[in-house]
Amino acid sequence: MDAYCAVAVDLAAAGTDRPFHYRVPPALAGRLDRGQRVRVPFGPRTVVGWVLGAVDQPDLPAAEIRDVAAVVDPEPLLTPELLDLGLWLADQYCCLRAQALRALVPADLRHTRVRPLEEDRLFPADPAAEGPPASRRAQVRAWQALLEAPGLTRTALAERAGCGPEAVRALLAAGLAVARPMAVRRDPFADVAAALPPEPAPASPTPAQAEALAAILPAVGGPRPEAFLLHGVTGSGKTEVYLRAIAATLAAGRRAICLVPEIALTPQTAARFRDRFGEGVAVLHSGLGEGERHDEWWRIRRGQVGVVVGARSAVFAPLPDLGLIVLDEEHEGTYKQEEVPRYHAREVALHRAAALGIPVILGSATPALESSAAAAAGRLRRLTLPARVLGRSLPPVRVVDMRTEMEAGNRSVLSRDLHRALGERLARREQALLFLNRRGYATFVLCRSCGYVARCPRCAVSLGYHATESRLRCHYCGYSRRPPTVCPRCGSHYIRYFGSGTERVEAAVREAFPEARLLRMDVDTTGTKGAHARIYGQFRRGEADVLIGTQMVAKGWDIAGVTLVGVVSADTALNLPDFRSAERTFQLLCQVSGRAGRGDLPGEVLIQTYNPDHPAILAACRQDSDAFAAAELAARAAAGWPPAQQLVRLVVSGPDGPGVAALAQAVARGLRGEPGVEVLGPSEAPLALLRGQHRWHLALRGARAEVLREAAAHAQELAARVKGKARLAVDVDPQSML
DNA sequence: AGCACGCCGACT
DNA sequence: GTCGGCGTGCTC
Repeated sequence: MDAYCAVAVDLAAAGTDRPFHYRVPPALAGRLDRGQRVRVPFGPRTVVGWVLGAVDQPDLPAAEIRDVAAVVDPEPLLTPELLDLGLWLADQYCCLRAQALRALVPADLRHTRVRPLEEDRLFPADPAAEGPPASRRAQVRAWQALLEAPGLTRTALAERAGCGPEAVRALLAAGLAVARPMAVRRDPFADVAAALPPEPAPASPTPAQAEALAAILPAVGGPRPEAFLLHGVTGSGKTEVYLRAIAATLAAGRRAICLVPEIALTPQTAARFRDRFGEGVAVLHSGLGEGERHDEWWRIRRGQVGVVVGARSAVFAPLPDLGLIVLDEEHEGTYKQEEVPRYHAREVALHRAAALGIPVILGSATPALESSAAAAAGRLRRLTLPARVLGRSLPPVRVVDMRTEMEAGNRSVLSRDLHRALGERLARREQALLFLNRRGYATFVLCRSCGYVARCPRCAVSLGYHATESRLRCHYCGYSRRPPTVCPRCGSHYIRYFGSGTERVEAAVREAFPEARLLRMDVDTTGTKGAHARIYGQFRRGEADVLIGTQMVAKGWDIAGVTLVGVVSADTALNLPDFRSAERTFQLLCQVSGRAGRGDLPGEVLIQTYNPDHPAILAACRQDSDAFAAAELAARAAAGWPPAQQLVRLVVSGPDGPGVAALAQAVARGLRGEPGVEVLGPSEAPLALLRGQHRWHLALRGARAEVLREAAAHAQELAARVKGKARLAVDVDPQSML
């Protein structure tokens, strides 16, 4: 009796998105596990595939079944647990199995073998040898160091011996020392950790932290795992709760994942984990080089680390004996992957934990409405940290009505109140943080004579002006050009710059306070590797008085010297055509407000806006996320938006506008009338042109996600039958409607 | 995804 | 008369 197995071929095509059966040749008998990669004959060629499992009875006559050709990885990349997670992903997010499985393994681990980094380690050629002549003092010290600590690198040996590199070279030249190349682990932390000040020793938990831990710790390794929502105001010490829960997980002989929104933006979080757990921490994020990622991934896969800290994709970390998943800042939009597979790391974490029977902790000062609703429904157990540590209070938040500034004739981006508050900080040598979620100098360039606006030729957006490089730039595709001096349409010279970005705020502060030391942090100033940590370090060490930045300054920062936070404009995020704009604005304002007054000095927050009565802004002033959640949940339910209803978004895009519109309309027609599915649209997407692709979208709305997913799958089949260059993308649980 | 097989225009 | 365009069909 032959043995057979089912294989998912690693081809991203709809036609091959089903299991294929193969015979397991005797040479491979017993060597194939679920999740293992194999090479299989497929038509005229050989392809890679994933073993899905054993099959008793193939679905074709035995004569038509071909043999598995070979095993690709002697050490399987995926465990059966992760294989199942990948299959769930494909199902949940309406993508091909090959696409989902690829997402579980970094690309560079799938293809070329990365050769391990090798470094020469020095050893004494003969420990009993006499050593160098006593007159060569430096060489003698190097020889002593070599005997005491064999196996160091050239530089480490020179450092230990207190000699220069030439003494070490002399030992090698004399044949006293030998160099042997040895594999080393690339340490992605080496540079970051050095740039940061040491973290304070862990304090004993506050009563609120202790209460939260009393609920969490029994679930760690216990028989009744739970999903927790840790709702703690900014500065209330959520990280300390995570660290202790992880320590308990390790003590129980299991391992943990801690997800952070974007690790490059929160170097201090990762550093804190390193301080607490040392070498047992692996870090995964997009900034890793190919070799670094390779080494970290295999350390994790082999169980050589206890804790993985990483961004979104770290939710797939192949840790054996996983015992806990933590999601910090669980409301963050960065947890949604915007390419296929379009998964949400929070949902993946909840599913993976449930499948493994382990606890999850979702932490936030401003929980996502989905999480608030889940807590209200009892699917998450809510734990609260209502106050800041060390008895520090939340800073008072005040709204500045920019309409009255206008009336008073103040046309600056700084209101009189913010100007005064900045002046006070400078006089007292305290620090200020100015936040604006727009980069560049101006957001659009307009001819005041004929109304011409400089637009991106490939995207339906206006071009922003960047003064530092003196160019117009598209913030979606990167297109750039020289700014016009004469209107290209009417020839007039009335070219003016409107809308303020961080560069203009920087210029305004410089003009108002020429003596102030300024730093700016946005995509434009953090392009080079390590720039983010450098600017953060400079500001934290007090080498600047004012830091002006975009969202990247809003999250997680803990700088004791900051006593003023100014939100230059709360309106930019508020007026986006997206049902989450109020929630986003509230969360952003709370997060950035939380940066003030974290040290011994009290803080103050000023929010400039043209909508001083908007509920999101009023709630942010009171930092009252429960009240905001209650009001916004009621509004969402009334309007039929998530989390009251489920949503699947379909985006049709392509180079030809009419073809795109036609396919969108055909899909909508095909789905209309399906029970349990309300079809919204189709209509042009708010970003109707992006990178030269015309875009239309429609939304499927209903009470049951699986019904919507079925309709979306139907739409995919329908779109595949329509020939043309237009493509359909399915986004289950979309986080943005642009 | 590839790579076959399969029927219509401009070249030796 | 042939070389070659890429349309659609199949892969255990």
